[in-house]
Amino acid sequence: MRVAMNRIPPQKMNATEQAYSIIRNNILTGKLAEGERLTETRLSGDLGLSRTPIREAIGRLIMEGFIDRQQGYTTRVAHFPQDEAEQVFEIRRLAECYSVERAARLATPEDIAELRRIHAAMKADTPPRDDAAYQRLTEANEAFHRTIVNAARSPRLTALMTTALDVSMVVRTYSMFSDKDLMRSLNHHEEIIQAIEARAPKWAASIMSAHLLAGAARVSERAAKPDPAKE
Amino acid sequence: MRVAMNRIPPQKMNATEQAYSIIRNNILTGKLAEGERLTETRLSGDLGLSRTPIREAIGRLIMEGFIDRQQGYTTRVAHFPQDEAEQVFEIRRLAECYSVERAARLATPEDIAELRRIHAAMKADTPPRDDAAYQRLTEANEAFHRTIVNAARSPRLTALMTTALDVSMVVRTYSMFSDKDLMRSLNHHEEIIQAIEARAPKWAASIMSAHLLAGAARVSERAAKPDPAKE
DNA sequence: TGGCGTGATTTTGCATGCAAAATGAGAGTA
DNA sequence: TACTCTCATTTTGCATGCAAAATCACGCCA
Repeated sequence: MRVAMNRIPPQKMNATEQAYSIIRNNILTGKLAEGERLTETRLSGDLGLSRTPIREAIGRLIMEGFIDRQQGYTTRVAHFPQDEAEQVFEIRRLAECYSVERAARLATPEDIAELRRIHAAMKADTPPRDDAAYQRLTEANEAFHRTIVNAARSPRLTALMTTALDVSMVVRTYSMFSDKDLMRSLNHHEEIIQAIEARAPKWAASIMSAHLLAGAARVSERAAKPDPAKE
Repeated sequence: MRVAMNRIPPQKMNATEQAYSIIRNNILTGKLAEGERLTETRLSGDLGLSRTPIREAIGRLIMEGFIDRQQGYTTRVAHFPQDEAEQVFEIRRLAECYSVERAARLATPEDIAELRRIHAAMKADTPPRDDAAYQRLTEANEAFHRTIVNAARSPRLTALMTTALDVSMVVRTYSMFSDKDLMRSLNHHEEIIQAIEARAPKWAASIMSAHLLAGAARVSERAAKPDPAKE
């Protein structure tokens, strides 16, 4: 990393969380290149923090597989397979379907009301008129999915989804979708809520699966650059 | 936690990993009770370490959802739903099936040889003659599954399975299985290897699923005891 | 009794210091 | 040149210190 690492300090967080989120982001965006060696001292200099929070952040990222510790004192940005994003997406899809199945059984009226509230907000912004609307839509979408995961009442699942299977690893924004895509997505959300209200786990899971696969199809379509080979 | 926490120091690890693994274990076994408040100072006293490694361990356990940070300076052992184990098991099953699908496509001859080697060792110990054999069997079984996950060539998946979905959260030992169970399990392993050799992802996934569900059925059968109140 | 300030104490967050281990550069030898 | 051995430097692991924030105990007042 010769060029300065992106170190926008995300709102008010303590130093450890900042370090974690900045380093993670810089790995995800490639600003910290695969295989690049990391030292606590350099990172602490770059981020303007002491080594302690950097150490904690690195330790977590090692656990999550973003950073590798070689034999001794050598620490490097992990090397990712090309299909990393698809893999994460696929595992996430399995986990989300499982979540919504549980949510269909366990959601409280409050959970459902919350989903309806978020859904209404998204509806009001679809189709989005400006960048702010895209931004709101992206955030509301994340909130929608997060609410479902929470409704599954599984702390483990929640932890999984917010770290190892974080959306930021797959898609970051709604801005790549057409209005038609967004309408379909909205309808999916509507139907997911209905399935949860109907206490129909399989229905909910099926729609959720379709919902995610539809999004993925769109993403990989857009990403269709030269890239031959592959199934 | 009034009684002394179990602090068997697991082989040669650095202080942070020791702290992580000891605290995690004591949570899993209930020696650190749900909802119990944790302070760095007390833990560091109990484990004979300074606060630094304790802090790092706690940070990781919070990320994984074993420990909760309440609003301010209050940190507690997370509260687990009764069906926690089943949930973890179910998510793990999904992830393992996905792993073996990928493994069936991506496994190298070396991976397969390794699986055969482990399988042969397990065969030699089935049925197990003594406790040592049970111990070896348990470890070989973990190695078998770990080898498959590695063969899936997905660092993210590997990280997931070794932390959030760690087997220790579901079943810890083979000693609850009958000889007949163990034979069936061994046959599953054999067939999984065959499916991988045949490059048949779906076959591999199906057997894997059966393999895990068979084990789970046995576990929940045995677990069907009165279970009075809790401490 | 019950609720609410208020100050002492505890607890965390982070920086820093130091020792042990690992890395890397350079000299010496075949 | 290629290899290895040695030693200076770097790097990590951990303990400790200190300030800011939160918790807790206690007394006051209604």
